[in-house]
Amino acid sequence: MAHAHRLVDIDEVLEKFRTNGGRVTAARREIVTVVLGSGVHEHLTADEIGRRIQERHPEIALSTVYRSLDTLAELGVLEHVHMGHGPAVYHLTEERHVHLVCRDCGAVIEVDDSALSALAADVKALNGFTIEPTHFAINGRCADCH
Amino acid sequence: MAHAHRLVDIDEVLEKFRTNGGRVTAARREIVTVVLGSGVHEHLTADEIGRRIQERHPEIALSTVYRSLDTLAELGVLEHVHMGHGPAVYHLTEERHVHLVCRDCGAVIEVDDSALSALAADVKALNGFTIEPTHFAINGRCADCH
DNA sequence: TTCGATGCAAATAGTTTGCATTCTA
DNA sequence: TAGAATGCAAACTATTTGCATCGAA
Repeated sequence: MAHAHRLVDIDEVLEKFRTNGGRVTAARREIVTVVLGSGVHEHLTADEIGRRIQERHPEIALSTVYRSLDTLAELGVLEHVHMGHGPAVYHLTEERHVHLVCRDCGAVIEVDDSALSALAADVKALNGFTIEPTHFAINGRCADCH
Repeated sequence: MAHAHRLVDIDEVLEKFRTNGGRVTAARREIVTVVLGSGVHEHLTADEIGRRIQERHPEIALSTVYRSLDTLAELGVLEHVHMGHGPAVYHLTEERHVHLVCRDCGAVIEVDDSALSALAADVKALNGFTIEPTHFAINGRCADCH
């Protein structure tokens, strides 16, 4: 088995383009293939996705990659996360986590949303603010960097 | 009284430049004056600091502002925070908080570090990770944007 | 045959850097 | 007067946009 079982099917995603008034193009097929074909925790940047595609299809422009990723986000298929300075990374919506990023070595620890539920409740009660800690990573220092 | 009581004194900061092998220049005097003279919760960007300085001293370059802010960070006087997309904002080290930023209206709520101490302890115990939630803001939605 | 998507190049925002020149200590 | 700091312009990174062209439905 080349890849683990995927909850999201390529053809299903391509069909979403069509049912939303869009079109299925060669570029979009490639982009979806790369994104769904990447490891679950790979955290690819737009640039990395572009480079993988360009290995086989050098004519596909990075701006097309950005535009398709935006559209896929609108369709609810994926989202991006800011891991710190530097480029955003993309992941499937269903693989949403909170990211702890070590400021020294850059290591990323993924924790479940629910780990922050007590904090979320506190903040909500005190400030009326609903935290969404998945869009920006939480910085700090990992066990190895102490 | 034009300004609230300041815990940090301009001359004291300028002296820090000297005691660290550096020099006190006209540009640095201006930059420190603007930063310490700004409201406690103003969250100025480098660009805004630059514009305030240039009202009186148009010859002072933005790159000098960035370099001086970097040096002031090394001296422990200030730090920058990423509030979301867009430019970083600068604040005195002693005015460090966690920032909750509303993804819809951009409102910023400042909460004390200690509000996250229970979460910090949990994350530490589970992952060996020490969170430093002051360098990147925590995103979400404020009470008004629900 | 329409009009959504693409490729390319240029624009943008925020920040950093190279280098000759200036000025503090 | 040594060398730290500056001003200016150019480079840089990540991303977006304008526009003529292409191609899916």
